[in-house]
Amino acid sequence: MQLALLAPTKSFQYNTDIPSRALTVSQLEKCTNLDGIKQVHANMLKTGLVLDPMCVSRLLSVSASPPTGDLSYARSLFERIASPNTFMWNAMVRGYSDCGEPEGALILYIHMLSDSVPHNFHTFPFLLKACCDPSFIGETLQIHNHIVKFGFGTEIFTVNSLIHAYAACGRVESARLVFDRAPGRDIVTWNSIIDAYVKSSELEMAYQMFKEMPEKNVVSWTTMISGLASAGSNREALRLFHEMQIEGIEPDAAALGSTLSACASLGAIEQGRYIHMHIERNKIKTDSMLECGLIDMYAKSGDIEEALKVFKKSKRKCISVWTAIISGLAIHGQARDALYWYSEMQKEGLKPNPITFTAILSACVYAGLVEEGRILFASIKSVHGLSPSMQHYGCLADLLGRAGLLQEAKEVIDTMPIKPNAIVLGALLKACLIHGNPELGKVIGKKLIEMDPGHGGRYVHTASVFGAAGEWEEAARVRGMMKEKSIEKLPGSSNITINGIVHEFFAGDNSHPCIEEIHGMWNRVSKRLEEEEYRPEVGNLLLDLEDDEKEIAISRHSEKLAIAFGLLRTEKKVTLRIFKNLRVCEDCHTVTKMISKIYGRQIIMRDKTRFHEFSNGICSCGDYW
DNA sequence: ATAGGGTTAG
Repeated sequence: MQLALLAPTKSFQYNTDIPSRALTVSQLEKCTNLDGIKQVHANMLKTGLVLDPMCVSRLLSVSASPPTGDLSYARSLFERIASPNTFMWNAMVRGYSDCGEPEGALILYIHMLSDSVPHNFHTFPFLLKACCDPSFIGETLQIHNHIVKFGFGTEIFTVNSLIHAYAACGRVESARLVFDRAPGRDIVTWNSIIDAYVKSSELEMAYQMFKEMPEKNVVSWTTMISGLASAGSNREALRLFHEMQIEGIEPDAAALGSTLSACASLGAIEQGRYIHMHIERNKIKTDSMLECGLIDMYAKSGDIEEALKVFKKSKRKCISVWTAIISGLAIHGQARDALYWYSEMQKEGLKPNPITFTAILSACVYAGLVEEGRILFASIKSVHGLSPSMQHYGCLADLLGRAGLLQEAKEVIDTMPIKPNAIVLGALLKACLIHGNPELGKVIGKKLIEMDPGHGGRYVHTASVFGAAGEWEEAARVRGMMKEKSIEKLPGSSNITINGIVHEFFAGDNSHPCIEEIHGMWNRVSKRLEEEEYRPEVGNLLLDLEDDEKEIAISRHSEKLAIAFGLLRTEKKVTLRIFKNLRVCEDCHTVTKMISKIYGRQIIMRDKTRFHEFSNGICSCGDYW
């Protein structure tokens, strides 16, 4: 049945129906699901309002908007309208854009053109939203042409959307050109160009524009904060969050979420707790993104119990919230709990996504659950019908490599359908070192240096592999290559926060103002360790040094300096929290276990990949890392 | 109507 919606019959009287019309519109706006929409639609059929363009427009717009609506329902409605007006076309274009069907939006636009439907101010913003991917650069350029041709080149919403679309297509220069030529700029124009620079990793330009803009709102600040956090400038991000509050801008969920991610990277639990308090005090509505941020922050800051509290309190947990707690449990070595929640998640009817697989696989990697890991890897395809990604193959190879199954790990890498990247090979190289397979290690090491010639760690590990094989000349040659190209190894560093002040130590670093006191403390610790039959494990240390020099070098590892400082400056029984940027070495691990027993201290150490919780002489990792 | 946030193998 075709409804002649734009030609109301004479019996339909607008004037007397205005109240019911307003009621219908407000009912539509209150709909929370498709059933609600269908009920209002049914009423419209009864009252005749289904012939009213205004009501139909609203009906269409609500039906086409996720998450309440349903695009196919909207589509069937739309197809029954004899000649839809611009608003209705726009609503459909927006629906396709918002539902992640950009092609649908573009096809609709082409039909709109061939039907000679006039554009209005809303058309291009909706349409450009569909072009936010580098693969749509061609369409974006053509739409830009249309914008000029149809006279929307000076319309600010359209211009802003165009800047955003160019940025999302990876064309920051084009975005800038549109920005420079814009006849007027509002706060959105500025925020869009800042985001364009952030997304193309030009943080300095982004910051320059941020400083230049005449007025900033919470979006401007959040764009900058999240940009800094994703570039690894986490301290700067926190500084900006602080500045924003001084400026009197109230942070909303997005601002808090971005800041939490900076806290998580730093392990800045005090600031993280402050944000959590701020959320509760100001009754900021937590969405799943914010919950994810809180869980991640607590987990990465060493407080997995608090992360679990947030997780359990979360209502209607989406897949990301489950994934966040699984990956949190993984880095704490609590693989059994991770597996438990992974199965609970599926009982609730949620399907794991590729990130969930990475999280649950890494839980198996850190705990050495080889069989469970193999089964989970196989399930990606057999149960979930998805193809494993580089991350998943990497996890599998790492799982096998760490467990000493080096040949199997190599087979995974040799036969995987994706070309392995440096991260995957790096994990295997490390496994060769730990499990003493210099033959395989040498091959992998050489390959890695070719792939990643600017990465100091690749040379260091490769030289170590040669050293472990007794090929000292080759080891020296690799180190020579590194020197020749003046490639620096990332220096090991550890930090500890005492009374809110972060103290950072580097290996062999003497710059701390209390360094003599720290060395004195370490000498006393060493004596106690020797009484317990400790001997430094210098065997793995492949420096060109005599054994006693090696002992001094190893005793100056950054985590040891941080622990000595922590013992000096905190009360007995206070837990020491150390953050290290690299994987902890064998000797430091042994020593920390002993210190936890001798001094009766709990020591929590976050290394590059996971947590070690030392207490009474044992570590939560079970000496497997 | 247009702009900002989270979970990912080392």
